[in-house]
Amino acid sequence: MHKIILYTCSMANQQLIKGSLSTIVLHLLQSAGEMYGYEITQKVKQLTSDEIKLTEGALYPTLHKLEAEGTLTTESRKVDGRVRKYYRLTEDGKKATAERMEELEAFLLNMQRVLGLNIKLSS
Amino acid sequence: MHKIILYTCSMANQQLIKGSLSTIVLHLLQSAGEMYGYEITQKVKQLTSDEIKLTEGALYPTLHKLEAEGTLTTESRKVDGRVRKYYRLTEDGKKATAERMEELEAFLLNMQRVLGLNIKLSS
DNA sequence: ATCTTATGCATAAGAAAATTATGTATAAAA
DNA sequence: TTTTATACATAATTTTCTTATGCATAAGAT
Repeated sequence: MHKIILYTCSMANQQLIKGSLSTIVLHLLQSAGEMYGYEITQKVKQLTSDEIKLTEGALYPTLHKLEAEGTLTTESRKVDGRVRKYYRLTEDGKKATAERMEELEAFLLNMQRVLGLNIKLSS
Repeated sequence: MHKIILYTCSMANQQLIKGSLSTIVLHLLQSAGEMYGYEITQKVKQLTSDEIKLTEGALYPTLHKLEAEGTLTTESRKVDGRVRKYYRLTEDGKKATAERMEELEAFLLNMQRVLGLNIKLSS
């Protein structure tokens, strides 16, 4: 009768991701070649030990926007009776991803300066 | 007649700051003891070589919210004919700041994992 | 057999947080 | 005396995320 849902997350951590979601998506696609939406959510979940959870309500609109911009292309395939929509970087998308990553590194460097943290980036 | 405005900024870098603005503000206040709004904008500008610009439209509502939450207290003083509103952490605010910093470090660690960056934090 | 969970997509309503554009006011510099 | 710098504030809009919901199939549990 009662459905008990446990929210075990790292909370406010979540809001820090604002603004970097698309960069994360682009980077994952660059690494993997192609991925489908659900796969992306699971990958992030796995990489962060459940600490960062991409919600579908945030992910799918982001993917659609990137596709509309010409950054991504899609291809739907039926696997095990279910349709998966695979995303892949376009040539423009590869350039965009490189730019985004540089921006992110610059941002992390600025965070270092502002917060007095000692962050060392390598690769 | 013509006013030429040069936008030299690092653009998208800007949107990465979303979500971490209040953490930045809290950290700066913790370091300095007290600061007024304009001073915060100039400090961030200086620390990041003009790369991150806190707009007043973002900063002031954030300060007001933190004050309403009991995280900050204010004191207005007239200096050189102009009123400055100094902000300072409350006791609760000091705890909140420590928590926020931990969250930020956890976030940076997660970014490392997701993006495959090698970030080393020290202090 | 049937109910739940996992997989997989999508969108709509609402909230949160930023940008952009104003507005007021004083002091200093051009 | 006009512009720039200092110093506060808010309103309208946009962006972006959360929450809620919907549909559908497969697999596992009861």
